[in-house]
Amino acid sequence: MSTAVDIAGPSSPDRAHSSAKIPNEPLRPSLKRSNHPYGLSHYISTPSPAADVKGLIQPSPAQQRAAQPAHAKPRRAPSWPDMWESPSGLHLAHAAELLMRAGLLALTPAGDGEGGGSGPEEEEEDSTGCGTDFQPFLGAWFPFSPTLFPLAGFQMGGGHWRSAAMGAEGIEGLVAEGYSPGSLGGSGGGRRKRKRCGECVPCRRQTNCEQCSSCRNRKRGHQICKYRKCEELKRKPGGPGFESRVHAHTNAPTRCLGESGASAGTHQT
DNA sequence: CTGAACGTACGG
DNA sequence: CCGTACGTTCAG
Repeated sequence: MSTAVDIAGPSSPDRAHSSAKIPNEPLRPSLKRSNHPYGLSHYISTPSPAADVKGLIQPSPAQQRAAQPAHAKPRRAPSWPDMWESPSGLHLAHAAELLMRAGLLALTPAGDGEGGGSGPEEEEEDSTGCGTDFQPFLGAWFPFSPTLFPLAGFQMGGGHWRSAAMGAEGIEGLVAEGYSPGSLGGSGGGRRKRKRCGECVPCRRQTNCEQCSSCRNRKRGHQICKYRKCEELKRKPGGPGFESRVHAHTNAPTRCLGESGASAGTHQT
């Protein structure tokens, strides 16, 4: 039925080099067998800016290291170029690099997208030295980098990226597990924590980059690696995309979500 | 608006 | 009890 499947990398060497336990598993059994209807080639359309991009993605890893301050500042540490830290910057950078590689891959479709394993793009991270197992997600990263769409000529079907990272199954899992009434405590009790959907690309990542602000600042920031931050959690409950996804499901506890959003949505103005 | 810091829910 | 990470608040 479904087309090729491959975004999480069939053979992702679970090298969770994170300092601690990382939910390698998709949080949910059904997620493990999550099959993505799109293969890498599906996202790769025009490997053009590959070369140009390469120039941008060379911030000299060594410099980054050297530039690393003694993180003694209590606040605001303008260490190395923020552009490599900011979510957008990160994505852009990585996406750019990936794009480059993607271009190569696109030109030389190895096998059936079965992770290929036929290339130097296995573990050897580079440029930012930040990545770890981005290759497996190669195709899936683009959908999250709006900046990259025009760059690579990507297109989001109907403007909904979810199709890329999560199929109907994913949504189901998301709604069924991550947002179960019990988890959300919909009854306006205390602010319940949402859980990672385990389906989105970030969730599928198994390694912390150890380079992003979140990783470097984990002790104080208490945040998960920016690369691993669940796409769903990034969105505010009740957001536009959120709603769409929920509606896409009949079993979707829209009400719960709505309620949750009502409480959490109230932010300062 | 974005990112950092903090409080604390949550799971082992 | 401890570590991780989500949600909120604050500063730039």
